Order: sequence, then C-alpha cells, then structure tokens
Amino acid sequence: MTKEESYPQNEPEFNTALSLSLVIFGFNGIELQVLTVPSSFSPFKGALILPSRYLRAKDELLLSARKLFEGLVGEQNEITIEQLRAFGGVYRHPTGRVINVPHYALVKKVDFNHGKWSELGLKWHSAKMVPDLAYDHNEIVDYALERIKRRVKRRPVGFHLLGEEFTLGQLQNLYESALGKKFDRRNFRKKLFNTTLIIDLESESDGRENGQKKGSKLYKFNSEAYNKMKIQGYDFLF
Amino acid sequence: MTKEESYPQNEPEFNTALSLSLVIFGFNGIELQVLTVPSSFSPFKGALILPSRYLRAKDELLLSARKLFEGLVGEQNEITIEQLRAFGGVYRHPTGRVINVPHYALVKKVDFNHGKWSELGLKWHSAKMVPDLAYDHNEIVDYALERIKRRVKRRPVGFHLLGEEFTLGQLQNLYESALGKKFDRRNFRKKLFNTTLIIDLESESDGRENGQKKGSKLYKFNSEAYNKMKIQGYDFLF
DNA sequence: TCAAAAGTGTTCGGGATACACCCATGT
DNA sequence: ACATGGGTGTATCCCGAACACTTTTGA
Repeated sequence: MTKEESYPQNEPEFNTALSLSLVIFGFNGIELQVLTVPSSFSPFKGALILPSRYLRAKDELLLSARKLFEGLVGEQNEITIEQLRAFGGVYRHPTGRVINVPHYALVKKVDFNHGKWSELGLKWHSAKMVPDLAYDHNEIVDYALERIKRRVKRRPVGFHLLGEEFTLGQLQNLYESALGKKFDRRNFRKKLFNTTLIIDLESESDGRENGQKKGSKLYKFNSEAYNKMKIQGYDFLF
Repeated sequence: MTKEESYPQNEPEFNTALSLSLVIFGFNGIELQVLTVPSSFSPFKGALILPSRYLRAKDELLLSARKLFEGLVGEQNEITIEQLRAFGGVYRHPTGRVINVPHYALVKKVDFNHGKWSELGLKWHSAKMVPDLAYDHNEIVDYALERIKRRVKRRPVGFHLLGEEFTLGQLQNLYESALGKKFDRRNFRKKLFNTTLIIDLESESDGRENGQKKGSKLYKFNSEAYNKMKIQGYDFLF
C-alpha cells in the first residue's frame, strides 16, 4: 500500500465558486429582525434571499463581507461582522459547485427607509417569522440565530443593535427576543446596573417611538467600560 | 444608478479549489493533544500540516471530514466532528484560490501506534506546543482550541476524549488542559457528582498508566443521562 | 524518607430567582 | 375606566470558591 492510497492527500481542482451572504440583524425596539432582498439573478430570480454576492479569486472573505455590508447600509463606525461557517451542499447551484460563506452583521437600525432600499426591495422580517428563502438561506438564518443567541449570552452585543440612546424596556425586549425567553424586569435592571455598561442620560424619551406607551428614561452604552472588559476577558452572562 | 451597480449581485466564477483539514484532538491522560502529518505534496512537501485533502465538486463537507477521519483512525461508533469555519486567505496556494474548511474531531485515544501511523508520520503534539505548520494551519489550530474551550464549558464533550474507563484525576487533567486553568480537586469532584453523568465502576486502576503514581477509582460516562440532558437543553457550565 | 497523587467536608459570599404594588399615559 | 408599560426592594436559595489534612505508593 503506497502513501498515496492509504492517506488520501491529493491535488486541488479549481472548479468551485464562492459566494457570500449576509444575515443582517436589526432591532426595531420590539423584536429582532433579519434583512432580505429579492434575487435579481437566475436561478431563483425574484425569490427572496439574503443579500449575497459571488466572490472573485482575490476577494478576502471578511473584507468582502464588509464591502457588501457597507454597500447596503452605508459606512458605520463600529460594525460587528463575523463569519458563520461554510455551507457547501452540492445542490446549491445548477451550474456547478458553489460554497457559500455567510456572515452575520449587527446594525443599529436608524432610518434605512431610503429610496435605494425600497428600489432594491430590501425588507426587514421578524426573526421569528422569516419567510421562505431561496437556496439554503433559511438554514443559514437558523444557524445565525443560534450563533447570535450564544453571543448575546456572553457579550453585550445587544448594544450594537440599539441606537445611541435607548430605554431599558427596549434593551430588555432585545434580550428577550434574541434569547427567546422572558426576564423579570426588576432582576433585569439590577443585573444591568451592577455592571458599568449603562450610563443614565438623565433624560426621558417622549414615549412616541418604538412600541412604547409612556415616556421612560434614556440610557447609553458605556464604551470605555466595555473596552476595559474586552481586554480583561469579562464575564457577562445571561 | 442601475440595480446591477448599486447592489452588487453577480455571476459565479468556478475557479476556486476546496480543501478540508482536520484538527484531531486526543488526550493522553495528562494533556490535550493535536495530530499532525508531514505533507506528501508540493508546495510544502515534507512540512508538517494537519491531515488534509482537496475536495471534488461532489464531496459534501461533513461527509468528507468523516471519511478522512475514518481513514486515519478507523471506524468509531461515536464520533464528534464539527466544522470550524472557512479559511480563505488568498495566499494559501500558489496555483490559485484555495478555501479550506477545517473541522475538528475528538478521538478516544486508544492504541494508535500502528505501523500505518508511523509510516505516514502521524504524530501527536501537546496542544500547548504545536510546532510550526505549513499554510495557515497554526491559525486553524488556534481557532480549534478556542472552539473546544467554549464547547467544553457547555457540554461534557470531555467524555468523548477519554476511554471507556477513566479516573477523576484524568478527567480533571483534561478539563484543566482544555480550559487552561486549575480547579480545586474537591470542588471539581463535587460538581461532577452532583450531575448524573458519572458512574462509579467500583474498581481501581492499577495506577500504572497515564501519569498516575497511585491507584484510583475508575468511572465511566453515563450516556443515558447525557442523552436525556441533550433533549432538554441542559446547563453544564465550567 | 520523600515526593506525588488520591480522597474527603465545611464555610462563606454573591448572584440568580421569585415575588407585588403604585404611577403615568394614551386609548 | 382601562390597558399597557415604567419604576422600585426584599427574602431565599444555590452554586462557586476557598481552604487542610491523611493515606498510599513508587522512586
């Protein structure tokens, strides 16, 4: 038995295409949302998909994900974007083997109802009710939801989904929506106030926006405290 | 501005090669280990790499990982194997774009010092001291170590690395080695006994193997209890 | 005899959980 | 008036962490 037979190292075949999809998470004050777009190419032209593109041989994965993201939502100073994993079902494309390397991104969802968006058909959906998507994109969304669940438990990613100012009610909605369970309001507050991650802005929301019925106090995220935590390897556990 | 310009969906190019590497974790009773092999192909012929192969257009990812794994360590009834993520640095291969989709696997390390292994040059290394590997395989190992750390905290994966019978000292060594920290022996035992995951075998190891100096009690893994936990979504937190 | 690992209980503190009532506002 | 969400404090329990001595055996 030669080495070549027994240990199957072999030569590469350059016959696969690479695509990259984004699971873009947003938050409307009530629940977690995911962004879709109608496909403008065959196959599945017109069907809903995740924002996606095919990569060229020189395209770095994370860089391409960033560019795709920024092409859609514009430049943001702090973007959270992370690879999920490779999805390589052999059935994915009729012409040949396509490997998709989806990433997820978190976006502070402020005023994205521009003309460009409606023109392209971009649309938010409740993460609990994502419609049928083409390819294996529903599987990708499910995987992304599991990932975000785990991330949210460990790091205060939630803040990347909220605007600069937010109420504790919104923050709690976000956690409940991402983790799929309810928290006691008093305990939730206690927990947050025991960290140094929250700054009281001493002002009140007018109660008009985002599913509130009443004004409430506004807070912002303490990014210095957060950065300190990042260095030391914190524990933030929901 | 047309759709094609503003939203960059495009056509695929089938010009990428796919490879798959395995980070195979073993445990020798003292510390966590990783398996390497000398490369038998250019580039980097002779350099140490992770066990790897190039995929054909029809090869499913996970299936190929299993086959590669079984080709090396033989069939096992319970294998733990999971994709890490895609590694797509454009520099990875001189001939063209290669995407590697490494997986990690856990193996109960029993008697793998066969002729085939030494012939191929397979070798275990302490996870803390993995030598320089070709390509980006060190980066992959580091990533796998992070993953295993997280997994070990949440699920009793450790058991997949131990033989049928083990001592609590070995189990503790495994956790300490995987997580990179020490535990108090009494607290560690308490924690384990409070679960139902451990069965007392009422017998003693002779103390001769695997870095022991003294005989100690043997235990085995309670797989029924484990399966029940899996269904209900357990908490197992180190 | 010395070094190294196995075995064994108790105490303390902090964090998670459970729980109820009043207030403000918009419908 | 009523429904919806905002705001607030206390008691309990469990788990994690800290901590020391004796025994066995091989070197």
